[in-house]
Amino acid sequence: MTTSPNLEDSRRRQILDAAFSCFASRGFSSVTMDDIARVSGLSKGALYWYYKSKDELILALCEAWIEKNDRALMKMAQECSLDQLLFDYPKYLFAQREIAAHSKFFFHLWAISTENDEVKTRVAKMYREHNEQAGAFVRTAVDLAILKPEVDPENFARQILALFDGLLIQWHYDPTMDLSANWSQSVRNLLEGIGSTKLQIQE
Amino acid sequence: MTTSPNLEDSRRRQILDAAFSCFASRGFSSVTMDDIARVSGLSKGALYWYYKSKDELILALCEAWIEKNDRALMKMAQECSLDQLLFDYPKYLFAQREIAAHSKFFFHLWAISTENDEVKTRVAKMYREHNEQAGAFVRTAVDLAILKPEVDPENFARQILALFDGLLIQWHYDPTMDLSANWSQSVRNLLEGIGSTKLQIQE
Amino acid sequence: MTTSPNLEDSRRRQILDAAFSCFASRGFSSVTMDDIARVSGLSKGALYWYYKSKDELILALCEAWIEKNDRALMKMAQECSLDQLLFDYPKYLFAQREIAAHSKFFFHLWAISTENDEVKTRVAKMYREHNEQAGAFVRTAVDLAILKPEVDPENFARQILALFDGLLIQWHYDPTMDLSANWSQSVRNLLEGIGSTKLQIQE
Amino acid sequence: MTTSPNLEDSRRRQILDAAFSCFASRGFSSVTMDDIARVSGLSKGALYWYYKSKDELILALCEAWIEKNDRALMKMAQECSLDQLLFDYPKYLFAQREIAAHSKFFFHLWAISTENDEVKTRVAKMYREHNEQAGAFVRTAVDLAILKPEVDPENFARQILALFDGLLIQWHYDPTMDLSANWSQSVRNLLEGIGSTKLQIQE
DNA sequence: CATGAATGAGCTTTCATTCAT
DNA sequence: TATGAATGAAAGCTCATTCAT
Repeated sequence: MTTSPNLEDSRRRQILDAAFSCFASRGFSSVTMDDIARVSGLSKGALYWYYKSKDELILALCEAWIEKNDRALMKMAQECSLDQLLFDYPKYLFAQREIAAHSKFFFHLWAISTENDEVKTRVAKMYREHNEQAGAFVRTAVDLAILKPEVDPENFARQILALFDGLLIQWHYDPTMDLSANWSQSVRNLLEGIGSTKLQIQE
Repeated sequence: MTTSPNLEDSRRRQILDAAFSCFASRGFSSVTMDDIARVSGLSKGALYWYYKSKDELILALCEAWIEKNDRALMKMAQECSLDQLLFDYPKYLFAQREIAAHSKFFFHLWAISTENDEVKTRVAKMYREHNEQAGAFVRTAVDLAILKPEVDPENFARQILALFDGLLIQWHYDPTMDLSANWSQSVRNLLEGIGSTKLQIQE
Repeated sequence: MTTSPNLEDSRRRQILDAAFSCFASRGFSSVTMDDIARVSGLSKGALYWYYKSKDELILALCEAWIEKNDRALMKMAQECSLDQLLFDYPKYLFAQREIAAHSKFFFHLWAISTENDEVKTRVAKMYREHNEQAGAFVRTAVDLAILKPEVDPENFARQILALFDGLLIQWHYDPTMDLSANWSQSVRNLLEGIGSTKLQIQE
Repeated sequence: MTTSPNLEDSRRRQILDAAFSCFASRGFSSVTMDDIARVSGLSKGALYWYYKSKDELILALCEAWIEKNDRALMKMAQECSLDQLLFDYPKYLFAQREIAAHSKFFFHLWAISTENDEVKTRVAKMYREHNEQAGAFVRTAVDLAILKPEVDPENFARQILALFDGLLIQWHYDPTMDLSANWSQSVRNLLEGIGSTKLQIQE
């Protein structure tokens, strides 16, 4: 006599939501299963009913979080122009008020990747896919002659994704900065170039 | 007749070295004082003779690590041309074989900053100073007409520092990439601009 | 359906019983939580499930012990004549074979009161109440002209309670003495006076 | 080449003074050898030069403290009249401002006697001697017909010593009480008797 | 399915004691 | 003699995990 499949789904979501809220603010190892149980409103036993261990819960949360972001990105890619995509990437990815939680979660994700191989593999896959996707966009833009023909798609994809992560870090340590404005300006710099004509560039 | 004043220094260095080696590879909360004792070749009691608590040890390590990097940066700033500074920043900062340890340590530093306010404050100070220093360089370069006059020094400083952190992350998840080459190309992109003349840039 | 509400009570009693048995014989700081766990038949974790810390357990034990004694005293006060109350106080308070444990526990209670303010406050309250209760008895006895009209109830209450504690100490260092007999004789001395008519008493 | 015997004595006194000051206020097990070293102005190594262990230091302190009190008592016995002895015992024993420290030290002495047999034996000896000495006084007073002939010297000695300890306890929990006044009144009660002529005393 | 009491390995920290200097 | 750095056993406490109900 199995329960309706929806209960299980909703329970799992309930747990993952609580887990995200806890882990994002205090890190994977500082948060206890008791914390998650309390926040989720379930008992510790229930957590172990749906997830065999803390590690499994962590992995499931990371996967769910990555997939949700991926879906957001895909939607964005279908709905937005290349311009919007380039200039408003962070704006679309996280609602403004969620940036704090998500940037912290990123930090914990990077940190735990040094210890937990399953998580590292999953996150590596995410970066690989993002790089590929961004690379494809760049190739299209080059083909359309929007970008210079000599642009290396793979390198540029990396640069733009690195910029995003790096600005999250900058923002974490100085929340007075305007993340979106900084992003847009950085993208503009990149497109137009900041070197004067006088500059002899190293080869 | 007390022990040579250098003994204390050398013991502290011995402990911090062991601590760095442990923390960098496994994170602040996963590493135990026993681990550090074992690696340092001292007893647990000795650790507590020099540092009152694990938190104090962590903070001391973060400070020492930041200061060491700062010294390396300062030396580089004095010895290198603007060109070298821009294009070879990562190469100078860490010896190639140390990148792995240092990038992991960065991850743990970001992560622990979400929980430990003293560390966060210290790291925030580091970023502030780096931003200011980079900003000053940019202003000089603008004055020398090496960079376009409309370049915003603060924004660009952020962009370049963000790029560095972001590429460390990229490299962590794909160690096959050539970090130095990627950095140089990214800097070149930024200086020359990647947009074709056809491109209408958003304002 | 939660566990029977009595389980918690019975577990707490189980722990407090073990704690009393340990603390009474070896003092608060010499006894470890492991000791109490072993004696109670529970695990250390279970102790911490019911009491948040060793200090909390100590305070709870002191309170429970005081309250139990108070109940015994109240029962005695209702059931006994003034005579019995006066002459057989120790006999009623502790069963003969329990004197050793209880007198030791008293010693540890006094000692810990010099370090632990919460315990000191609780014990001070106990003494205040005992003094008041004994004082009330004395006033009644004076009113009934059983005691001389010039007797100061508060002072006499203190004297009789001090006698009890003091004799416990005497007995601890010389268990061959007959505590009950000594108590009765002391009370008799006090009632009849031991000074000869020749004695000129200081004013 | 031994040091002057006076240095050793003065060092030992220095250590015991520091130890008393520490132990009296915080109890034997809460005080660390570091505490005593700090307060004495000596190093931990010096402590262990003069006393082989913490237990040995504790025992030496107890012995020294008891002997000092005994000398004070003996002096008092030689210099004072029976009256003064009876009525002003506490006043002579400790200077008023020292009562707090000494009463606390008593508490710790009783407490540690439950765990440390050497200390217990030493304190038991003290009580035995005090009882004997007080008993001798009482016998004299009976012979002089100052006290009633039926007074049992041993019992009365115990009663008076118990009163002293007991009142110290009372005072600890209510420092507003006037210890000396309470003592004198208690002695007066005991000499004159507090029972009215109506009272039929149990046999 | 769900609960929460119970477990116990493992953590940080303390401290009596030792010993090279 | 005296110092204080170093040791390591043992303490209080935490928390992932289990399991009877």
